[in-house]
Amino acid sequence: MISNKCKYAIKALVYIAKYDNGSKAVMTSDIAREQNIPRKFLEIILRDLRNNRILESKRGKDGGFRLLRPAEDISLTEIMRIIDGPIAMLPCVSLNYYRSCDECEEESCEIKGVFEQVRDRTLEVLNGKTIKSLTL
Amino acid sequence: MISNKCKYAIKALVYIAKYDNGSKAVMTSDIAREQNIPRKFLEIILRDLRNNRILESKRGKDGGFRLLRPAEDISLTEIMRIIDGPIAMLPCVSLNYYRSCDECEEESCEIKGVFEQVRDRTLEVLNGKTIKSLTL
DNA sequence: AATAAATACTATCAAATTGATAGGATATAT
DNA sequence: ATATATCCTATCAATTTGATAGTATTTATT
Repeated sequence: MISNKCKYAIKALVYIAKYDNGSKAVMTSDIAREQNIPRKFLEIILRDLRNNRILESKRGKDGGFRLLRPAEDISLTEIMRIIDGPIAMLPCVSLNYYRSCDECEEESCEIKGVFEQVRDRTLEVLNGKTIKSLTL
Repeated sequence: MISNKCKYAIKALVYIAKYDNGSKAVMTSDIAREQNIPRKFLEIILRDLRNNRILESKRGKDGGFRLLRPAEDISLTEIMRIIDGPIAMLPCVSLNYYRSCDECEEESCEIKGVFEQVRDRTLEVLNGKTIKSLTL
């Protein structure tokens, strides 16, 4: 399962992509209201996305958030990795968050292969999806 | 990520499938030693698998565990669902642990479709794998 | 300069989950 | 009887999850 936080992040980005018309930035409170996301929690998430160079923010009146890149250049995997960390089901098959398992030698691990396959099939789907493709 | 508990469960079952020769049941302590799994933690896991009718146990001297069914009839998905619960990435696309999301109407959810695809690709891999196929 | 309105930041928190450990009860083969 | 295995209950520390509260800072407008 992905976390609520990650689900909120994706939905917020899709909302921003949809309503960022160039003139006005998208406000936290609008996203929170429209997408039923707790506002203060959403603040943390959006700040997190800004710190990871997905969003830019503008403070003060008429402030809000904008995508830092075109929506078609933001993949779902990138967001999921920022918010939740590894996508793989085992640390030892993670491409971006690799860790070896303490208890086993990888060469002789019986289950590593299966979870590599799961990882590859999963990434085939997720790598193809962008914030843009979700707004359509 | 699957939990350590789930990883241990799968490895233990593969070990049991490999060393259950019909005459002697497989002991917790042997599995724990050979697979580097904390023994007391493994006890809980094996009891859990027994309560879910994956294993049968024999107490006392020469006791231990055996598969209740042939290894080729125990799928990876079944074990993962027993130990970790849902396999899907969103509650609203889970086949066995469905829950609706509080914050959105499913009909208009922008992200549900993607995670249905991930679920299907994941299950394509996992449904085909059994404890037997992992011992080979 | 004052004000309203937005994000930024820090701190905190409760509940659930994870990953175990400890110790005694019970069953069984010898 | 005894040794040895599972069974059961309780407990625990650390981490993660999902948030909330309150204040500081920035900015547009009047």
